[in-house]
Amino acid sequence: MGRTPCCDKAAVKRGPWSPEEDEALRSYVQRHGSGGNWISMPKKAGLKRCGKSCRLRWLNYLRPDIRHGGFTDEEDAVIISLYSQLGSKWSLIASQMKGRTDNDVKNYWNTKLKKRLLAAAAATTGDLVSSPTRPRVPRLPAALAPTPASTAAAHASLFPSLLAIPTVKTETYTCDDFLAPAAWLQDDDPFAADGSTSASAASSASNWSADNGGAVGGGEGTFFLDFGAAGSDLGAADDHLQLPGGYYYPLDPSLSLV
DNA sequence: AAATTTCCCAACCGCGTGGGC
DNA sequence: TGCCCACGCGGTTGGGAAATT
Repeated sequence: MGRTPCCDKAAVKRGPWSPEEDEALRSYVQRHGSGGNWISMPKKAGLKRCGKSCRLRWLNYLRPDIRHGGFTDEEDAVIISLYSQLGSKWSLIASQMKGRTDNDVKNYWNTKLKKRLLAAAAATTGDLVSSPTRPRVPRLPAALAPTPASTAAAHASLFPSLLAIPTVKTETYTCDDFLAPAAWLQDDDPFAADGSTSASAASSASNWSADNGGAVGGGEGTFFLDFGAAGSDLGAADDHLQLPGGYYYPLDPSLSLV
């Protein structure tokens, strides 16, 4: 039996998109949107493509706000942190990163970040991991470790010393000064090794706070973002913020969670 | 310089879900 | 209430580029 195909595979073109197809799709979507129906859209746009393929091409490549490659350390930290909490919820993770797609984040994780972390895990024999190019990766005391969701737990088993990161509040919110919890738990600035981001990190570190009077929240190693304080004293801190649960590093202030 | 291997990313595939009827 | 359909997502694959031998 199996699933009914979404389109006639013999009648649609597959494989890489040509510039002409890109232009046809782009101009159609910009003029009409997807029309709420990707399945019928290719025909209207004069494309011999499956609707799913059109949707993917638009979302992952043609959308005007897409950024490709060039992941920053801050973005690395966000991905690692969110992955530790959410598992492979790539769309959710990507939604927290301006201009990134789930496919991009997924590919980046699978081809680079995961290997980097595995290498770090293999190299570690103690609490901290050292890497010439990456920040040392922390290990949270067992008592403070979060209780991960099933998927995250499964993945966390891969990186037992790497993914014990405080829980990120994942409910919907918006904030112009979104700061991502990198939560590298260690003695000193985790980014200092490559000198990449500690300065910017410090700039708005005070946006973060523990939700439980400074204790690691909820008794389960949970941190919450205190957006009530967002923007209050950006730039006031002269170093990264150290909290009982770890360190928090800011992202590009233009990033926002929606 | 050529052959081979590895890496990376765009695209595909199929399943789960939710809305409409 | 159940079925159908389209959307969205996560996993996987194929092919080109880059690196290595």
